[in-house]
Amino acid sequence: MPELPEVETVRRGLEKHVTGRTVASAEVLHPRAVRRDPGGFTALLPGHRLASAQRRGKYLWLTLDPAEHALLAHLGMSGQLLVGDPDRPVSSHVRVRLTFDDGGPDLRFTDQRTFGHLAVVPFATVSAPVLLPAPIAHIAPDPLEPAFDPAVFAARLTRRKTGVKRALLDQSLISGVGNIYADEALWRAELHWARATDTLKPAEVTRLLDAVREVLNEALVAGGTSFDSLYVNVNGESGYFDRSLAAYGRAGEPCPRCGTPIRRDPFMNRSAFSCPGCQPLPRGTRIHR
DNA sequence: GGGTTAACCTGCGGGC
DNA sequence: TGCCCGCAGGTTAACC
Repeated sequence: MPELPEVETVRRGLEKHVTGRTVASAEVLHPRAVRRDPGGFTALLPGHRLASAQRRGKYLWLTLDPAEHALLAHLGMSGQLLVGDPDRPVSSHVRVRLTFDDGGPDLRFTDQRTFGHLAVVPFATVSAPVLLPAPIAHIAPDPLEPAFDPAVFAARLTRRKTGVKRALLDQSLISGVGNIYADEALWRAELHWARATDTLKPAEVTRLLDAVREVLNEALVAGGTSFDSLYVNVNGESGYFDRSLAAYGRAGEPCPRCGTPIRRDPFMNRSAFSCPGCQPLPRGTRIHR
């Protein structure tokens, strides 16, 4: 699933293959793909040059020139942005197609499960220090961007009364982390997913944040190695990083650190993977699934 | 107002 | 063989 490293890989691909080009046409093949568009998706884009590709957390956007609007994208769980020969067949999962006035490769938003979306939106009026598209003004900085303040994160995290994994998945607290990298970071930091946020010691918060950054950076390096020139995303899944996963999806397999079998717990209608040996839950912890 | 849950959606794999 | 069900998961509206 696309989390920060996958989205950053896509952003870099767009920066290389799409920025500087002018949109000729925008075609919506499935209305759900633009369900969050305030209106005028197909009318606003043609004639605009795509000036830059930016990202915060799992959202990315192309700034339109003139710079009053952005083409905002979220890949959801299965979204891909593919650049290729405009004459190639249009597969059944293509939801939106953009062509360019240079007649070169087109851009296709492909999304099997339709959780992703595109929208042409204005920028938020107040969102210093970064100019953000209005619909994502509430999304917190991600841990790899300069605007991220570890002290602010630590204070907000420990003020909460919930479990630490729930907090990591809350994009208004810290963005870019999804189910896979949350489990991996917690494993590295040796913290149980249900650990109460208001009991975390400063050293544990630091350990957690270091682990989050480490796992995101490692995945980013892995994502950066395996996409070819005209294929913007890797594959919309996390396959390339599979071999590096210590806990996620490894129920029953020995923990790489202590050998205890990894355990799967139901959590928020999905799963949490952890090692009962080195990620123990303090006695009496209230479990927020 | 913070915390939590259900709904959205499709393909795949397991069980019968 | 084919059907049914559970599972995968990010965001947000709606609830408590």
